[in-house]
Amino acid sequence: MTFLTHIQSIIPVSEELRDALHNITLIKTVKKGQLLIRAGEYCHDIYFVESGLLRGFYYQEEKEITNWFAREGEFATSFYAYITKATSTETIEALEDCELLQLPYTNLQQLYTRFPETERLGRILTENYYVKLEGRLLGLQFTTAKERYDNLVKQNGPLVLRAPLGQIASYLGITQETLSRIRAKQ
Amino acid sequence: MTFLTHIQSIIPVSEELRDALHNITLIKTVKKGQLLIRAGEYCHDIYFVESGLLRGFYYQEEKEITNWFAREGEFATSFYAYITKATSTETIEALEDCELLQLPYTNLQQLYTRFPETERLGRILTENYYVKLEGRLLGLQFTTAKERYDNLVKQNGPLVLRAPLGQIASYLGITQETLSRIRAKQ
DNA sequence: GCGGTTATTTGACTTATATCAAATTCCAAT
DNA sequence: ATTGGAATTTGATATAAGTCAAATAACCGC
Repeated sequence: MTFLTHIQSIIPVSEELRDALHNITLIKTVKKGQLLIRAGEYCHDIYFVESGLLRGFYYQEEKEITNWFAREGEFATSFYAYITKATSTETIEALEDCELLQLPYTNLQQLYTRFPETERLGRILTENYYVKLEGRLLGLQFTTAKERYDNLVKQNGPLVLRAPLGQIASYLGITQETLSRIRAKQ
Repeated sequence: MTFLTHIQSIIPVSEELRDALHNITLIKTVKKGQLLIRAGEYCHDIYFVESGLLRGFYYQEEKEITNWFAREGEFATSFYAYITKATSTETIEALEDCELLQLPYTNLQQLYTRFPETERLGRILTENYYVKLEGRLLGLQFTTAKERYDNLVKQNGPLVLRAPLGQIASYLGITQETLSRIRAKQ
């Protein structure tokens, strides 16, 4: 799924807008293990994942807590830091070699001004992410660790094979020992 | 905090836009205990709370789970249902007598089209709600029941006095017995 | 392929919070 | 003020998941 296809599924893209989108984005390739943003830095960019897998995590008393995964066709950024212009508490790491499109903040703001229809794009993307997040919150609050894992597998099957156990466990809000035991019982 | 003041703190409001905002919103007063949307219905409106207190909740095995509270100066809707046009799983209830501004979906869509700068408004409001929700998710995942309650009191002090214990407990993801015990220890 | 690091599994024990049940307090309508 | 029902508190017990520690297993660079 390319960037343009993804955008076109949300708003109509004119010739002009297509050129603009092309001009304001940068192609970025990163190797497995590389960091895109470190905790404490400012977050100037949104990334669109063309291929590969990223994760966002932060430190909670020495431990890494994975906050999200982003696969092909998804956007990734330290959302809070990007929106509020505060320093990021998150670190973003490539879990695999990735091909990314980088969308710098100032370019995006110019895009919003020059093509007001892209405000809609921003709004709809944010709405979609909100709805997803809300679903996750409810799951966290009212399902057992096993149910959460089963749901993740159902919705995100292959992801489970691509990311290490400890990262998936912290994403689900459980320890890796607990996740290991859940897996052991089939 | 009036609706207009709130909007003006986010985007500049022209004479024209102000009139439009006035024309597309309806004043609605509801009495304590009244329901604005029931689970299973479609959600056609966003409400802005001029005064009073609302909550959104849904049923989880016979029990009511409070999903959010909305006070003066905040927006309220069954977000998922409003965005996706699916039927709502949430019920919205007035916890106090309320004065609301009602913003019907079709009117809002027309506003977006007629005043493209309002797309920015929609985007920014959604972004803000996303950031809030993310904070809540992290809290839920990595703090104890007591810490979550203390944070709620810190951030939302008076709310705690306005809503009944059971509703606050389910919002925090704990049972009312646990919340009662937390309160008992100061 | 070998050695060393890192990730995962397994075990024993602890703890926060849930559950079920009963007692008490609060409050609104008469 | 009195009363009945709801909300809250308190108590006893159960349980899911955490913690700490050690044993395996998987992976990576040489």
